[in-house]
Amino acid sequence: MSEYASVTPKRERILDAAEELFARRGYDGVTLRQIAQQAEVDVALASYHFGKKQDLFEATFLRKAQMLNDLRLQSLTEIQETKGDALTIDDIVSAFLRPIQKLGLEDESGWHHYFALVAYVNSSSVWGQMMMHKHFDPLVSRYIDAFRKVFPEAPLEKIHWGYHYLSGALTLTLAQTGRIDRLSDGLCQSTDVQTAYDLMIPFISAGFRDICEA
Amino acid sequence: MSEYASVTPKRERILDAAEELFARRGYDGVTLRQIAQQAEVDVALASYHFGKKQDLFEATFLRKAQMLNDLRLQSLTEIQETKGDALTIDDIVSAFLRPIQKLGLEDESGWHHYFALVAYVNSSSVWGQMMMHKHFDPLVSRYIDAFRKVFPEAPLEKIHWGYHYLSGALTLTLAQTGRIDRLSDGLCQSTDVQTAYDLMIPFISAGFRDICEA
DNA sequence: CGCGGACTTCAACGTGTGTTGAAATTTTTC
DNA sequence: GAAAAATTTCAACACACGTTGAAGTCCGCG
Repeated sequence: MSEYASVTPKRERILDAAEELFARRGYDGVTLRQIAQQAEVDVALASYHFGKKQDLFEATFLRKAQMLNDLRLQSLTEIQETKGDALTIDDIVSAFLRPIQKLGLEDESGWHHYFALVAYVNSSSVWGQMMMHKHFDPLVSRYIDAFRKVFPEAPLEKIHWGYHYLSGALTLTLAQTGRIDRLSDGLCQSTDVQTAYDLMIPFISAGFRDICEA
Repeated sequence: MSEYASVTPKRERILDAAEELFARRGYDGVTLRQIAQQAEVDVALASYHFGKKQDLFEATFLRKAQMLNDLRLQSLTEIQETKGDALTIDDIVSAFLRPIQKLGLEDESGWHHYFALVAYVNSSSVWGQMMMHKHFDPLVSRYIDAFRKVFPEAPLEKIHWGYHYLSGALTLTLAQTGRIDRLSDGLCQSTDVQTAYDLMIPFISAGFRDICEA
């Protein structure tokens, strides 16, 4: 930790701290002083680098958004090129989720908190409207198009609702609230990324098939 | 509005205001003064009736929790008695969602905000753990049991994850963030409760069948 | 009417907030 | 190595927060 503190630039350390705290307690549940303390940095430095608190929040959200989008886009085009016209709904859902699963598995500290932040933003009326629309919807539209190709007969409305359910299931998974742990009395774990996504892919795909076919 | 203010007891008015504001902006995003202002009441009155801010939040959450639980339980036992051993997964999911759909349809102002509050609590790491477990999990366990009867061969783990996806899809729907409106360019609407649940039932049921059957 | 208890207001408290401008320090540039 | 620029600290600001205790008001019961 002292190693980390001395090596990582302070600007980055602020973003790391902000990411974790905003994800856990939400925008209003965190003070700049708490962020500064966790980053081992003076309070005023956050304002120097990022301006207002809102701007810090947006910067935190944006830092990894593009990277995630790129991975997901790459994941989609890859499977599209490989499978061509034989593309199935499972392929698309899988492409959508795999990057998150992979990042969530390989590196506990790096992306874990960011995913919870995305979950927070996505289910917030305040931030969700603006930030998700601006920074994620372009990519999501690509996936919507892919869905349409798999179900050319289905009304677009149904595809959108299907994605909505997928988004909801994913969001709650990303949030890792620990509720499934309690409810299942320890049988299932929020942190069990592998199982969460392995089951989610067939579950959601079957849902799509059911409402979009015939 | 002036009618409302003069007729409804102030204690209830505080809860109404708290429900709406907490649902929209979260616990930390709302001040007691904002709640008091919306309720057309003095700030100190909230403390007089409910004590600390946390207690007001909990009181707001609890006010309608029992009624919702009762409706959902009734909905389940009703279908169980009607259908007996012929019970299907669609029946259970339907029983779980119908009360919410019905309440959401018939009265815009009464339950609408409360559902968003439940969504907030459910996706919050801070409140979700404690309050959902304490006040909703007993009922949910009844539904889990019902799911098990429909899929006696399925490992319990899969049923729990299935419910988790259902819970996620439902939560995002309850939150009514307006994202689907933007993403679909107005084709779908967050407030379209009818469609949201009519499609959700077959979607989720198909998901369950896929991962829980053989 | 008048007493007692519940309800409501008022004013104020200590505390912590985001933000800022100037000073101090480090890093870069020539 | 001095000058300039970027970074970091320090101290403080004005303001809003949750909460409280005392004063005031309402209302039913005798």
